[in-house]
Amino acid sequence: MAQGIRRYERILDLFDAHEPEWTVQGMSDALNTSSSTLYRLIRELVDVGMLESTVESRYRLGPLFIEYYRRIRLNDPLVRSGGIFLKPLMQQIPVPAVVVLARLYNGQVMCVADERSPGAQFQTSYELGRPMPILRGATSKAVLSTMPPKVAQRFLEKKITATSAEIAVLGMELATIRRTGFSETSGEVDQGLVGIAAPVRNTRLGINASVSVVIERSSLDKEIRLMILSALAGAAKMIENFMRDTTENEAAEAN
Amino acid sequence: MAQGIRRYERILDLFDAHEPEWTVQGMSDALNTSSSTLYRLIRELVDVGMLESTVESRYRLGPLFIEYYRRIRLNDPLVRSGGIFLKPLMQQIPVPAVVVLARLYNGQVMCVADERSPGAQFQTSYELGRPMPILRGATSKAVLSTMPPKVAQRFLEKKITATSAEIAVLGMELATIRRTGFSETSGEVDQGLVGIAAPVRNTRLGINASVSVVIERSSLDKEIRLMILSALAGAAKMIENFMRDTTENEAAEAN
DNA sequence: TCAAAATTATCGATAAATGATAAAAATAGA
DNA sequence: TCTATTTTTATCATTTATCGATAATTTTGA
Repeated sequence: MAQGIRRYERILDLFDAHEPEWTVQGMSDALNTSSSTLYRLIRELVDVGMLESTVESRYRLGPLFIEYYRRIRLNDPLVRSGGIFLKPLMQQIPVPAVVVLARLYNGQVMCVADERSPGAQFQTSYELGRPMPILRGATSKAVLSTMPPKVAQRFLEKKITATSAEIAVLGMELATIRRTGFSETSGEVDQGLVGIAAPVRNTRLGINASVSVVIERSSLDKEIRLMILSALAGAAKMIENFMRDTTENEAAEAN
Repeated sequence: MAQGIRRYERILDLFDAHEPEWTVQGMSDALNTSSSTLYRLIRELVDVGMLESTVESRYRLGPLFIEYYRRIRLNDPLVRSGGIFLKPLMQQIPVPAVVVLARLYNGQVMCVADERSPGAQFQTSYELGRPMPILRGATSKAVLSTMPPKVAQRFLEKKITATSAEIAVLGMELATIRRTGFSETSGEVDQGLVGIAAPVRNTRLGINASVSVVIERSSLDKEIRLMILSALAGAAKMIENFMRDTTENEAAEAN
């Protein structure tokens, strides 16, 4: 049926936030695969640490993902720059804020690093590691704006199957983001919250990303907005420079 | 050569903290596998997000691991309890401290959640997601102490290939930990640092873990130690209760 | 623009995956 | 503790995928 790594991916995909535990019988039903085969695949996944068995013949995700998350944090240029520059950015915002570094992933936009100011009580949807729709929100739009217009259009048509009306409206919006250097939306993702985002890109690395600030709408006024825009522009620049520099150094080392 | 998921694991394993980028040629040399085959496997890994390609025909780990780390944080009973109980534990320690929740993983001990008090400047080896040796340090020994003596002995002989002298000494130490309920070591892992750990277990879930406090040796005195022991005992209890309760509830829901 | 390098496609021989069934092990209940 | 039930592993013939050499194509860098 499925082949290659898809056999394993199908299994792992079942274990999402809503269904964290599965029995072999349940997987067999969900995947239309004999439990004979599943037992073999599951054993392999358990052996490498991607799954682990628990009581009552249930399985859940295994600790390997924590180990590999560390490897990403230590090595990925975008995630590393988040660890360095997000906290200073957060500290420049004079109101309670969540700052987010997000990137294109699988036709969606996913936060790969974040920072929350101590006073920020509100919940935000762009949580670390959570894929989000690409058509809504300043964070996502700023990511889209990093693609060349034609590439973005083809991407939206093929991967997102957006309607031509949506694409036309969005195209104008993206042009504005490219011109002004930032994107701002209010209540598009979370009610009562405002997102302000700046594009982050590295064509050499093929990185399409954005850095953004999320605050409560009631905190926002003209002065605050100017401070946020200035801080964002600086952070985006720093992150781009950091990625360029570190990867150039690494490439040099590897030679 | 390799079969099943091992084909993919061999590739991913190359991307550790020290060698975050690989070329196909490099992988071909390291794994003794034709680049024809590797290109196919790599493409599959890229498609699911476990790898991604970057400039100059290099590959690095992909963002899937961030997505699955989130799933673990949301669902794994041990990691979740860390998110809840580690901060209060840290706040009970009157000196700069790092608190660590660690578990058995692949014959080693790995931190799966941690918390650092604002004043703690020192570096600790038990970083989130980093496998550590099982024979040294209070954190590891407390984990070992959660296994029944005979199981621990067989485990040490087979998986760790420890010498019989090591096992004998360790056996006494583990007996003491089981009796007193905690483990303390000084400088065994990081020079100048002291680790104090309490066992955490859940036989139903097959969880062997520990919760520990790491402080500078110079911070430690009798009074501080008593406070730490008391806080640790409470935290360990809370974590065990939480895991028992949440998994019982989930099992009930699933029926 | 062009040469070199990287990546993908092709394909026959080989090796592995599948799933039905049986055997074994683990678990829960009396 | 013993037993019945469920879960997990092992076996095996058939089907299917994988391997790697080679060729074709695409991308990259000068």
